[in-house]
Amino acid sequence: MREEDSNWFSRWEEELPSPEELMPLSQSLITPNLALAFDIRNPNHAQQQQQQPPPPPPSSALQPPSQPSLFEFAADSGDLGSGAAGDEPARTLKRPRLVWTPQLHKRFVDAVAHLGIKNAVPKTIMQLMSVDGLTRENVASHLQKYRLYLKRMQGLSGGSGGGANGGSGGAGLGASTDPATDHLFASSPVPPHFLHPGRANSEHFLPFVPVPALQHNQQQQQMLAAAVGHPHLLSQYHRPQMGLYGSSPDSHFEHPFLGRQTQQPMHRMGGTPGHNQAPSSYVEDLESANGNGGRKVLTLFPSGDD
DNA sequence: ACAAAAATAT
DNA sequence: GATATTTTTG
Repeated sequence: MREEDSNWFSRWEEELPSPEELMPLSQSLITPNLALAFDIRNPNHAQQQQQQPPPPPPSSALQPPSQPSLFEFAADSGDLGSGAAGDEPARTLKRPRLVWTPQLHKRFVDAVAHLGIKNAVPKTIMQLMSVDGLTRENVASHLQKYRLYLKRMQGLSGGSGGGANGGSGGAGLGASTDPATDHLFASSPVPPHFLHPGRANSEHFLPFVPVPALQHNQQQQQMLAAAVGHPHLLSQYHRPQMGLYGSSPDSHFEHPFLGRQTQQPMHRMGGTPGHNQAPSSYVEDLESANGNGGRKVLTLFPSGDD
């Protein structure tokens, strides 16, 4: 507590992802239509099946992602490439592997922090994050690892000050954090409360405004997702540190996400009134991004007047 | 081939 | 919902 607690929040607040920071998150939200349209299937990725004999490559090669013509049909065309996906119906798509980018994890931590350990259950976290395509399973799995990470940190800290990480510096402490093991986790600031369950006034902090669940138009995310095929558009958001979907320079993109437009009404948060509800930061980022008049974000889709 | 991360199963 | 196990990915 002391000054540190007051201090850490100030710093932590600054670390909140800016609109630009959150934008790359959309890379995880590739609309399946787009992915399917291009028949995005990395031969190296064997889905989740045990063993599937590699289908013979079609005679026609896939179009280079650099071609702007890609999101034309991805915009609203319900049907997908009939020629490419002849044996693979779009409806029976399997769920692609979720990649937890630092930004996404940041949101995760942020959500957990705001909820408090008590309410920080997968379901609630998922709802609070309001990330489409994100399922409870994803959060649960990540939460599992995150808890392990917290536990591990407690052991190394030994009850010292809450200097878990330097925040922007990430794993600034060579003694405590091992970048090789906790890459993702080190990237996001860990609220002190997480490591001190029996300390201070139990719960939470977050002076954030309690905003009800407001979800933006999923269309925004879809059009952002379409930008994947457009490096020149994404370049302004691209960070050298994040290798989100780009495994190989030659590989186009293997980051298809399920087009799951889920609306979370958030009924679940009635359990602990007076605490904290939903941070307005999240919804803000996305909306401010595309609603921003000064900076032209990804208005790729001809949504009318764009 | 190993390790880490995520998904899936219990 | 939490934990363990399996599978995939880096």
